[in-house]
Amino acid sequence: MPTQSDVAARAGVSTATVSRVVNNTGIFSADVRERVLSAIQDLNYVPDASARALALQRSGTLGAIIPTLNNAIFAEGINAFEKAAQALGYTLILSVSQQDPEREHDLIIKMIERGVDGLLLVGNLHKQAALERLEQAGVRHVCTWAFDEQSRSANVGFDNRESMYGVVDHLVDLGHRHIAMMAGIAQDNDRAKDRIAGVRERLENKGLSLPASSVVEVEYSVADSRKAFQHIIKPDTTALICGNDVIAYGALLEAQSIGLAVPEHLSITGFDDLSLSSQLSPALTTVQVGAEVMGETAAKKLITAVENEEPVGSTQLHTRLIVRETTGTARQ
Amino acid sequence: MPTQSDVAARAGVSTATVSRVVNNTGIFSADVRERVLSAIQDLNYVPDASARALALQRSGTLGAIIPTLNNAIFAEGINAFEKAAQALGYTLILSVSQQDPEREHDLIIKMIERGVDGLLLVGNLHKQAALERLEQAGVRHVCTWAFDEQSRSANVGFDNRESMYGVVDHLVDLGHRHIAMMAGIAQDNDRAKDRIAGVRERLENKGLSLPASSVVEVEYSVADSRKAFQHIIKPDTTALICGNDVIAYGALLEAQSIGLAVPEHLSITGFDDLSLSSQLSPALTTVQVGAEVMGETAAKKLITAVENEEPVGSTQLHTRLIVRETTGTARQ
DNA sequence: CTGAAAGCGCTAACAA
DNA sequence: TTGTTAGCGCTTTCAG
Repeated sequence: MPTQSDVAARAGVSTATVSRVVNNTGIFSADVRERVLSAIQDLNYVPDASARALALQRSGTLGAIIPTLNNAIFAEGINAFEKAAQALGYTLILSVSQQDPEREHDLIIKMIERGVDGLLLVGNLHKQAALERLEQAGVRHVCTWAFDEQSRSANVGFDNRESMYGVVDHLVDLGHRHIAMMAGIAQDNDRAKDRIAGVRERLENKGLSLPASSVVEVEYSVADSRKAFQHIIKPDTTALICGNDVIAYGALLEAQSIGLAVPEHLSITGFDDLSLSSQLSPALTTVQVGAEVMGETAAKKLITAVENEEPVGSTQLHTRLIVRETTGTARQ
Repeated sequence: MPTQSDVAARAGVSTATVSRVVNNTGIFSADVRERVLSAIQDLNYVPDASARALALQRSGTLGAIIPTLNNAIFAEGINAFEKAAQALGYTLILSVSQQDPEREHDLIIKMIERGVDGLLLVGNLHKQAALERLEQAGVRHVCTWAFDEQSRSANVGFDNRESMYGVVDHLVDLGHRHIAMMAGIAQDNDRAKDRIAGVRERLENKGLSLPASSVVEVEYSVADSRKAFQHIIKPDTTALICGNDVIAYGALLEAQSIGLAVPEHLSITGFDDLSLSSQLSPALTTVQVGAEVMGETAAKKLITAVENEEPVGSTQLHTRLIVRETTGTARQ
């Protein structure tokens, strides 16, 4: 691998000059510029990012630690995050925590080692120790998929509790009084917890309730959702709120397979608005979250903050209830 | 940020010694070891990966460049790739090419800049110039999702042509003679091309054919697939082969919505075996590809090759036809 | 078993 | 406008 000094020798200039034309910084004559550029071409010179990072104390990378990639909505968010980062000249370093807080902690340390300029995290539930390390290392981070005024971290996301108000309102307006919920696994997952809390809170505000016996937590899997379905639906249940679209697919498919009419007998709602949701029949009533905007916003804010040497701020995003065909008036 | 010499000062040793205990290399007394370790703890010392990479000429990272993350099967493969890399102490650098060969070329150069120890690419269609740069830089790479004996790159994947033989055989055995295909967009995509070629080749071997008028290329989208469906199904078509599961979902949903019985009137097959496919009704007949094994194998092979300073070899994986409910005997 | 010192490839003053 | 030089933080001979 040719280095900067190989280029310098070939172009008959100093390494400092090579650096200047490569980074288009400072002033140099057109002649020198040409010679350096053609030397670079001739040698297939590629600058060494490690050496550059060491000298600059900036890596030009953004990190992201997510629970899993096997969840379309995270994949979509990261896709947008990477796209925005790439457009601004940054490279993505991605790690998967497998929903494990300890592992996440270790990965955060690794990100500090790697010298990422900014870090995307999911949710607001993180080990305090890890957050302190980030602060100590001066690595900016944003927590996505959540929005909490109280959070000590910058948030780029929506309030998961509030995002459920709209679905509860919608259902109650349709006359539903016996509502059950199939939520995501809430352990170590503030988004799932908040969605349950939001449903419960809103129902109670309306004089209704969500007893523990009316909520099950299920894996992000259509098969698991189908299995759980029978246990949660009681004779008087007229509506089922699902913590995400995949769980809703399972509920819908299972309802159909046991001959339970949707929405005539049972209304079902999802969360995420995956692209398939509008195509099913009946089409799924769900909550749109804007994963793409979230990922893009997170990247841009992180980069702006780094380059201007200012702290990252939060931005609240909002979800939107998309009423389609899986919800209807409650049967009597 | 504390550096190695801060730790050295605090522990009353040289930086060389700190390096030795951090990397657990060479020999040192238990006493020194203790002192260094507690100095590291006290200071929250984190080694600098850039400096380390510069000195070692090894980064401890693996790169991956994929067409998109908005495709469940790539997301699954990368998830496995990252998991295996993480388990072996490597960090993932991920970039998305958006199916653009030029962009992929630039991203490959960026990966060289980053000093990745190994690189995962998708398919066998890459700019020659980029491949040469990889070679010149001594960066090992594997091409996944494809297997071609002729390829000059190491392959970890399956033969897309051959993988279609099984579905053609299955359909022909069921009596189908008029078969159409909804393929993925073939431009700059050897996997999509090869799947079309495989279907055509096998049909011709059996005295049948796949005229150009019987194949459409559609985006990876249920909505687009639904739109294309009507144009490709002719009155005598009894079976439809889809280039991936998402396209098949669109075909299935559209068939159902226009009252076309599956598989009685039309048989449909997919490709990928996404987890939803077994849950639909009728459940989708499809081709299982083992994305997880592929990602894991790619990471392990790359790392083994790097650490043993040997070239990476290819490994051929095999797909498996999963017969479910969307295929049946051809109507007369 | 441990320390001193050179060097990985690049950038940033400071001179010229 | 350009070159010289001193690091950035780490590893690795080579001495001791």
